[in-house]
Amino acid sequence: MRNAVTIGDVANLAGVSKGTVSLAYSGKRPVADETKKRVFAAARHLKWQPSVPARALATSKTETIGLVLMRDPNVLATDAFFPRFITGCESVLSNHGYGLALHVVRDAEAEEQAYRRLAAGRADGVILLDVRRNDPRFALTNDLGLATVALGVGELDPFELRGSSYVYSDDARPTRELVRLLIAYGHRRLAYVSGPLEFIHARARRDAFVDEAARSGINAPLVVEGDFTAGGGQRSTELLLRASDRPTAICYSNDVMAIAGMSVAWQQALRIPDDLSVAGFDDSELAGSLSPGLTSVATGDFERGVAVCEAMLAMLEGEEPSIRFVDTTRLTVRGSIGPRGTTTQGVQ
Amino acid sequence: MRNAVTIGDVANLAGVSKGTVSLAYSGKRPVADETKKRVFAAARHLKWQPSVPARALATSKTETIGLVLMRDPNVLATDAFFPRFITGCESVLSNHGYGLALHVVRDAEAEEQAYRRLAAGRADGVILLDVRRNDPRFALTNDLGLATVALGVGELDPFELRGSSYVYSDDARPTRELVRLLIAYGHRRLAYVSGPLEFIHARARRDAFVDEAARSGINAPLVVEGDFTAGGGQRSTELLLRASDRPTAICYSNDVMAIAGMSVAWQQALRIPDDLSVAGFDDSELAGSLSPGLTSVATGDFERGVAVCEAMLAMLEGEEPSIRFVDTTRLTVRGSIGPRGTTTQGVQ
DNA sequence: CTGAAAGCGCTTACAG
DNA sequence: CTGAAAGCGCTTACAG
Repeated sequence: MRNAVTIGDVANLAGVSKGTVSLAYSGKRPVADETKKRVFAAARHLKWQPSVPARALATSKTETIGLVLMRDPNVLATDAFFPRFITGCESVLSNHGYGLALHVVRDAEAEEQAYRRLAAGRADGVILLDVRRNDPRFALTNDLGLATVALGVGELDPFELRGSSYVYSDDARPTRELVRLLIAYGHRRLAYVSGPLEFIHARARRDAFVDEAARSGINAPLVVEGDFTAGGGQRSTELLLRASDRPTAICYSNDVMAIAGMSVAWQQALRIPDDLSVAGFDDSELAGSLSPGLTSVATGDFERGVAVCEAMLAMLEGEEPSIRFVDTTRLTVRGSIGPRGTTTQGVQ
Repeated sequence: MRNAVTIGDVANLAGVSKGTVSLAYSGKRPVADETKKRVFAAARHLKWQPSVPARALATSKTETIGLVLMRDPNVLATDAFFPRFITGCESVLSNHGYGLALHVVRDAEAEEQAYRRLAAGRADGVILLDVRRNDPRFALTNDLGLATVALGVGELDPFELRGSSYVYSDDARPTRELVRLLIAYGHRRLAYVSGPLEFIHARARRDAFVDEAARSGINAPLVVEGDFTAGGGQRSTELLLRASDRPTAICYSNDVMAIAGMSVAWQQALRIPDDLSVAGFDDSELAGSLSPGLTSVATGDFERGVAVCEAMLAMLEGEEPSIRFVDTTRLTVRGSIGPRGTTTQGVQ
């Protein structure tokens, strides 16, 4: 940071007061066109950029949004969500001159610390991901005076939000679609590898899967609680394929587990989808380019980032907190699922 | 942002001047132990946190590091590098009270804009990734007065750095190791799928591969320029497997391409590694949990993040720019490579 | 339509 | 060892 040229330099060169320079840009008071021109010309000539800290001090606005991630870095690394989501955020933030302050923390203590730092003049608002029931972060960020927007899956008791905005999508619909499709393909022995059930979205996906299967009148699916990691997907798949009445289709709560599962099937010389249908969730870039392609659910991460940041900017402009449903999840069917048993089954 | 309690409140409660509160914390001048205690007690009681913008304005230091990423969001999404690297950065930055300002941009114009914004009081320094030869960013960030640390692969002409620090690792060594191992396994027809050759690291990996093969006296490997995407890996693999003298081992410049390639092999009923050995680069979380595991090169992203931020903090404390080699790349051998042709070959 | 001045919350020479 | 005051670079009532 070294901002040699200040608003005073611009004012001098343009022959006006500092206040006029400020007003020429903000438009909060009329400034003569002629004066404006001189100001802008001077600013351009000097390559003046207003000092962010000085503005922040004067206005109590940092024009920065904070994002605190508490995740195992390795899980974070395999999750396509973040980069896409952040890109969506940026697409709206950068248009409004906002910045993004990122913190990756490992435990709850560091997480709270991060929010406190953000509140001390590093950010005007924060985005909350991976919302849980009775999430203590709502009370914290509210206390700290941070505008907050939470991203979640499914509806949430408005009381829990404590003045936060909430943007949510629906993971259940595409999951139900997938179940119906598999059943239409003749599958009767389904299995599901979920994410950690402490996550609301992991639970929502599993519940939708199990419920839709029940509705369709087939046997209850085998359900294993996974952990969103490749290792978990691998182990769960080995377990499921060892079952006496082996499933003919396995669905996973994310693509990473699904891909690890596919490799187990291949290694056991099972053909996909002939011997085993497989589906994931996330629609990672790999999904579309595997052979066969992995059926998955695109979650519209970019669009969700956009929606969250739009909600955020609205709050920062004084609007009331809002609750918005974004319809961004889409089942994308690819070659990894197909009719049951077109060829031999049970090659071990 | 809303920091109700200020240094003045603390000073009043402790019965001292604002200056003394400041000095009690910074230690830039001796403060009586007794006084210090009163100050700290008052601050704790009021939950005072110094205002970041106010400090920034007074000291011309933001205690924030900027990171600008220019990448296709989808490629970004499949790259395990960023989350790991950022976590490494955070592990040193958070210990020093520093924040990280992130910008994801789509083109060179937005990139320059992002650096200018960072220089206007949003950051003290910036990290440069994906360094290229004659990279214009060195001149830009230097002009803007931003401390700069670049992360790269292989040595770089110090002249290009223009006062930046440089942290680099060596992708060639593990690549050479891999070639030697494959040759020891009896492979003679090797293939390589590179990344886009405009990237220095993509070129370094390919060159090492080709050179080591030549040194070993085997036929020149088939080389295809890939693009780091799964789709590219898939297409390149289909191409290579169609060749008349099909390779018995294919190495890829990243794991995503390798995994897409593995799926092509499986679909063609080739066994890995019996019919085809495969290796990637990155050591993504999937690599270790595929069946068989994907041989890959761990790049030590976390450690590189640490090294970069240590170099950054050193510069910001007034040290001269430095050039540091970090020895973080490691070949991790797993089941995806093995002796040539233990079973039948050429099943089509 | 414009200027002079106060104020945002810190840090840091300057005096004592 | 401590205080009073200036200054960082903006914005914004207050006057005119």
